[in-house]
Amino acid sequence: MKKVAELFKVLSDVNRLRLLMVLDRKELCVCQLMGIVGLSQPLVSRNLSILSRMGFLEERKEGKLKFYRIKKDMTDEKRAIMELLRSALSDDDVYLQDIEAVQDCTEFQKRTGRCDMDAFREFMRWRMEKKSKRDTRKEAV
Amino acid sequence: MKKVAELFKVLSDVNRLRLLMVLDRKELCVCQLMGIVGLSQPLVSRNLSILSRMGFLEERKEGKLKFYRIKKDMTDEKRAIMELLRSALSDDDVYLQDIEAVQDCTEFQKRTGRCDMDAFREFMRWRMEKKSKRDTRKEAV
DNA sequence: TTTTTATATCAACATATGTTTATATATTAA
DNA sequence: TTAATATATAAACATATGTTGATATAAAAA
Repeated sequence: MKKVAELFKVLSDVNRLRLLMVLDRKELCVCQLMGIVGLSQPLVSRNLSILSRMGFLEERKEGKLKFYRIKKDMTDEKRAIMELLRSALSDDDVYLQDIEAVQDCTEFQKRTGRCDMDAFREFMRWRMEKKSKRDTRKEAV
Repeated sequence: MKKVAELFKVLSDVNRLRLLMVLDRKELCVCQLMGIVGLSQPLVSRNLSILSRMGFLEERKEGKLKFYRIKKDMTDEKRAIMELLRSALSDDDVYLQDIEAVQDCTEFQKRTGRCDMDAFREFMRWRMEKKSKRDTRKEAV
């Protein structure tokens, strides 16, 4: 019973839900995740380790970078929770924004070929620009 | 996203999970629940109101007694969670003990015809006796 | 009415949790 | 080797949460 309660406690934090759902789209490293969800490095790192410890994620190291992804062989219980989250959040504002950020991050990386802390800061600026461009286009209509 | 996190937060407490699963067996009033889960009246009351506010329970008043039961028309989301809980806890020690206590409570009530705070105290004593009898029988084997 | 009783709520306290800043670890490059 | 960098962890702080004991409310009985 206690284990089930702890499982739910891990899922009771918005930042962890965001990271989990973003990783549900694709494998990402810590600095990419920072750029996508816009949280501090220690906060991202801490919540990833909590999700990982609970058995939602698996980790992979590649040089200095550490990649996280959804665990392949999850418990049936956890798989059911993932399904639940996908359907409950499919039209959630925060979720949709985060998913768009994943797309942007992928494009940004293809374009620049960089994956480091400075790149993430530039990525944030790039996103802001893209957003303001879209907003002015909308205003023109 | 925040609402989903709050939903999980409600389920991240062992006492609330116990009350929810006990009520999944049958409708019960606050004093019966006190006897079954062995928690203080304010604690039972508070957690019932939290579960109720989140949309898991519905309430019914009968004189001085207040009965709680699983809500009939739950969200699909919550129905899925209930299914998850049933399967995750089906062989859980605390759950099985609680379910046995529900049975005992029903029998006790049939026998005594009482449902009040004193009855619950006697019920606790009755359960202890029953348990010690079973234990001595086991020792004899 | 007053008294009793079941439930709800409040105040106080202790513990747990999320967040930030600073620091440690580990890997690569110089 | 040292310097730089990505990630992890620790200390400190504020906030949130669970729990208890006391009290309020509401219904029934005397």
